Amino acid sequence: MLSPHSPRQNQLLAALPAAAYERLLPELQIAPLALGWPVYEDGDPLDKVYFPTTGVISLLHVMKDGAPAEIALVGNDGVVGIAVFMGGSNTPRKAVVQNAGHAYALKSDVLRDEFRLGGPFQHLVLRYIQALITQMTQTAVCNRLHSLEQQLSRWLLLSLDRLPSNTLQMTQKLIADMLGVGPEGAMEGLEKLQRAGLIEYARGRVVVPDRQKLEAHVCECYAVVKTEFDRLLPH
Amino acid sequence: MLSPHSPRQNQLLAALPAAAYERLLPELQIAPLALGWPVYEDGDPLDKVYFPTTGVISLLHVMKDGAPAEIALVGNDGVVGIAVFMGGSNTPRKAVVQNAGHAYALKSDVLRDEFRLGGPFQHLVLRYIQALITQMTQTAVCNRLHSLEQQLSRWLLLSLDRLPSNTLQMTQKLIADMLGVGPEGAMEGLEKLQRAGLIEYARGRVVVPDRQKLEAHVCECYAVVKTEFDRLLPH
DNA sequence: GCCGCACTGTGCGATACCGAACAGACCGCC
DNA sequence: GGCGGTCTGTTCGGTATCGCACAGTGCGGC
Repeated sequence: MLSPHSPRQNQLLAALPAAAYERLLPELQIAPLALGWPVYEDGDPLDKVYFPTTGVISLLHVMKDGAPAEIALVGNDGVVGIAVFMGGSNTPRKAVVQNAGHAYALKSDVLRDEFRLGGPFQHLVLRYIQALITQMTQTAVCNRLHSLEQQLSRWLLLSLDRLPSNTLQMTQKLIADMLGVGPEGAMEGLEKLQRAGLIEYARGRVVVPDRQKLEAHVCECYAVVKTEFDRLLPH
Repeated sequence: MLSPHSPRQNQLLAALPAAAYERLLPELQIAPLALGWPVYEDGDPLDKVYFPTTGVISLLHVMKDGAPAEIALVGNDGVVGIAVFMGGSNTPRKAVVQNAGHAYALKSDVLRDEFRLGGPFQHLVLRYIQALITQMTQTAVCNRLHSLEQQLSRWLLLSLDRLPSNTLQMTQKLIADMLGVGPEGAMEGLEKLQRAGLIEYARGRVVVPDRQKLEAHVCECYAVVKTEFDRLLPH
């Protein structure tokens, strides 16, 4: 498919006033996001940042023993590589493509310069970071207080929000890694949702026939995150 | 005790170059942090931010049913109210004094103006926020992957890092709330650490006789957070 | 001094979750 | 077409944690 990609498909870039956008446009390079591609590994230098237009990138932490757990999801609502703005030149975390698509890449120093202008771009990015912080903290709280089934529901909805269809192409192992459990744990959660008629799952494919039913079933953490994104970020 | 308080006891303020410090100094007002004082409630307008010099403030999230869980700890290493920099004028989270002490309060708009200058203060605060993000994400990961006992150990060490003594004055209920468990859960964790000879607990008092022994027992999450703070923030 | 109340410590049954082991399905390579 | 490896789905027992119920303790108000 020869899709008409545009940087404006990314909400942060879309919200930029013309002047700033014109400055960045020549530097933006489209980059394919292949499923499973590790955008950043632990400790990598951050030479580029990525503004997804389609597809989803997961921010996660990998323990020394190899056990992973997801921290946040980034889609066309945000940008991957925020540490660039913050003064760290590398990332202590990992970012991996969780759902294939495309992104616009930008050299870190170009972006850092734009950020330091202190204009609307900085303003926008800071608001995004605050929304991202909410997502992270809510992940922490949800991990602590809620059942696996609820966390899975939240995660499915957050993923769906960043994708055009109601079908998620994802293996059992991917889900397990994101939730920070074994394959059996993921399976158990999927089964429960399946039995409740909220999803249809088969071999690496999750279909959510009725979003609203799933939203009614999820814990409040999902709404907290969504509300905060809506509040802080323009559409 | 008539202690000689100085804003420089806060590491962020201490790291400011003279020019910026002189600008802020006349605006800083000392504020006592009484144990349990809710610095911010959910949704409060952020009219002031607080730079602790002594004492510890907990950032936490309270669910609709009242169940709380801690997200991060702030001591003299940081500042409470970062949403001010980010563009949100209120906070979706709660902040409460977890260990009594003092802080310097500053009007939000003064701080926002200083931040917008884009100088060393902005630079410093952004690095702090990145460190804080690490603490939050590590809380998320630890909540997901590690045992209550390990989380308690991590939390005790993070608290100790922000206090001068090796004794923590804290009730069972406070610990339970921070960890997001019931009183029995907190008790169980304390007992285990006690049996292992790592702490001495009695009626609202936790003594850590040998930090190193506790550090050897804690999960890697503690070191990740500490390393990141050391890397990003000057001493 | 008396009493109420919030905090502290204990016990136990129910359950969600973990961990390892195993069988079947799909895919690529030869 | 045969073969091996990876991914998928299932089973089962052990265990950490939860949820609830109850007794002891200290501190306040009256």
